[in-house]
Amino acid sequence: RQDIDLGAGREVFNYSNRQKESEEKPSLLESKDRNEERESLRNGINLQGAPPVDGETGESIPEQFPAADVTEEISVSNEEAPSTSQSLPLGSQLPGDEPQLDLEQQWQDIMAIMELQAMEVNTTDPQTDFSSASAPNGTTDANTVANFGLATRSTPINEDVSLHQASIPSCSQDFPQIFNSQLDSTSIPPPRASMPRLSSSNSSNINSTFGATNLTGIFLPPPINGSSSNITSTPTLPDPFATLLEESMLDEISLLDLAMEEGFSQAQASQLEDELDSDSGLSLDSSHSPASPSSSETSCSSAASSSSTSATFSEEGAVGYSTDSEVATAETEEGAVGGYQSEYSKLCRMSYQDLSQFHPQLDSISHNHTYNLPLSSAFSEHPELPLTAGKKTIRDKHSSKLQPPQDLLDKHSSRDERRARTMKIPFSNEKIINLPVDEFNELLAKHHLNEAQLALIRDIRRRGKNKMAAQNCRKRKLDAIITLEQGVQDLRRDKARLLKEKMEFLRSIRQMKHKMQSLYQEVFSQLRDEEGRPYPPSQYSLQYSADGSVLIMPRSVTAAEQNRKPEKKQKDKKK
DNA sequence: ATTTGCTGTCATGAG
DNA sequence: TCCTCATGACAGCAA
Repeated sequence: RQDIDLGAGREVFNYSNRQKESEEKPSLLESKDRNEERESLRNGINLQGAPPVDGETGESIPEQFPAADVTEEISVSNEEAPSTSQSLPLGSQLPGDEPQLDLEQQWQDIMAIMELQAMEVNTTDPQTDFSSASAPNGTTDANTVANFGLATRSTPINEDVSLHQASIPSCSQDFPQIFNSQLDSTSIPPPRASMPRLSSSNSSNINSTFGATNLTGIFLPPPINGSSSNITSTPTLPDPFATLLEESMLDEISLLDLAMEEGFSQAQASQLEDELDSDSGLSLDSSHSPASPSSSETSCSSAASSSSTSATFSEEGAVGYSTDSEVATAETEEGAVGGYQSEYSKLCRMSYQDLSQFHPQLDSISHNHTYNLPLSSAFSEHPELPLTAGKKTIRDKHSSKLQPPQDLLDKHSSRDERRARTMKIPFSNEKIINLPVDEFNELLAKHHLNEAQLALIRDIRRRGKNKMAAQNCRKRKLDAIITLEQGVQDLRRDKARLLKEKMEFLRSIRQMKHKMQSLYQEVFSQLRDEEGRPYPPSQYSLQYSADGSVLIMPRSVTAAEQNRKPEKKQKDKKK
């Protein structure tokens, strides 16, 4: 966004310039680098302290998202913990993304509520907060949703959810324990519940996107195999979520890299940056380096142009950079035309025809043999001038130069033209070349020509036709290249668009997770047993039944059930 | 002097 | 069989 605000033009995306940019000034790319660092940090890969705020881009990175939290909290080993952890902070890190105004607004609302209530409900270390507004909550689930410590008491959940206190369901159920771990000082492994799929339509709201009904719906355990979740696992999001996010996050960076290096618009890039908080700067720079084209770039180039790789690289670069700074709508034409300007000039020279004929059209590659009609004009320029006698070898292309009087004319004549003059061919090369066979034969019959003349005429016709054929062939080849490049551009745009959509979905999911967490915590914190005492999160957790009710049950029960199900879970996973 | 792109030409195969 | 076209390969030319 900063780059956009600065009015960075396409020159910014020039490779050379960009390289300088990255060194001297905070740029989109660099911010992405940092974002990637943060990303990896959340994964526990990069343990170095991450700057809470990107000083270069000014991108707000929730200070409350502590690197320490992540590392320490992952004490509970869980494969999926990293993924969920990375997804979590992302949401909080990405306030104010234009396309997400709605969600963002809601998010802000939630945060505000949290802020107000944080003090009251808060029982844990503030450091664990991943967002500034959130109240400090338990240590355990920082990498998951749990560090989203807040109790939004005002939520309507209490009204919608029936809590059967202390009731223990006879049937084992999946227990989404993503939240209760918050208060769980003991490291009782919170159950990792399999999250029933979200239905976005369900989300009514606290703040309009997430309602109590949604809560039950989301955590509704599958009636039968609801136990697929591992209760003893780390407090993470339910598997579907975790899987989805993990998978998404794993490749989103690479996707973004690809998208970036393939030159989708700057707006898209910055947006993705905001959304993704990942870094593609390095790859972007390197990929656009002429010396080290990216693999995808290379493949694209080789696929699109078999004739000149060096030219293609530069063209690719031009396309990419131009599109970077272009508005998405202008992307295609700008990029394509700019990148293939040289191609067009070639074509113009080649065919002597209007440039407009080459306007890239996807289906323009047809064997249209009307390409080179004007060519014949050259032949007819001096078609039947009196020629000096003397037979010369056809191959002697410099023969005419030996005849000073013909120099001026010869300069503007083709070799065959000069040969025809030399051989005293009584009609124009245009006719020789372009007449239909019948008329051509008639023409030959009209004149009494010797063998040499006939041979020359046949050669002229053959070469003339082949010349046009070659021109057509080359033109078609360039058209094909242009078409392919057009297709590449289109695919890149589609790819960028899909990636953007993906990011938006991920963000929505994150937000819903956050809301779910807060709702869970709120509900749980307000539960009281018969004697009015709160349930210890280390011993109890909430569970959702198929009929929409919410039960609180001892962890021991759920854990026991969980222990019975690893095999089944594995089977399920295999399926 | 070398490189590069364009163009013409030839050889060849297909229709 | 001939003609035409398409195309890869090569060479010459000019910038």
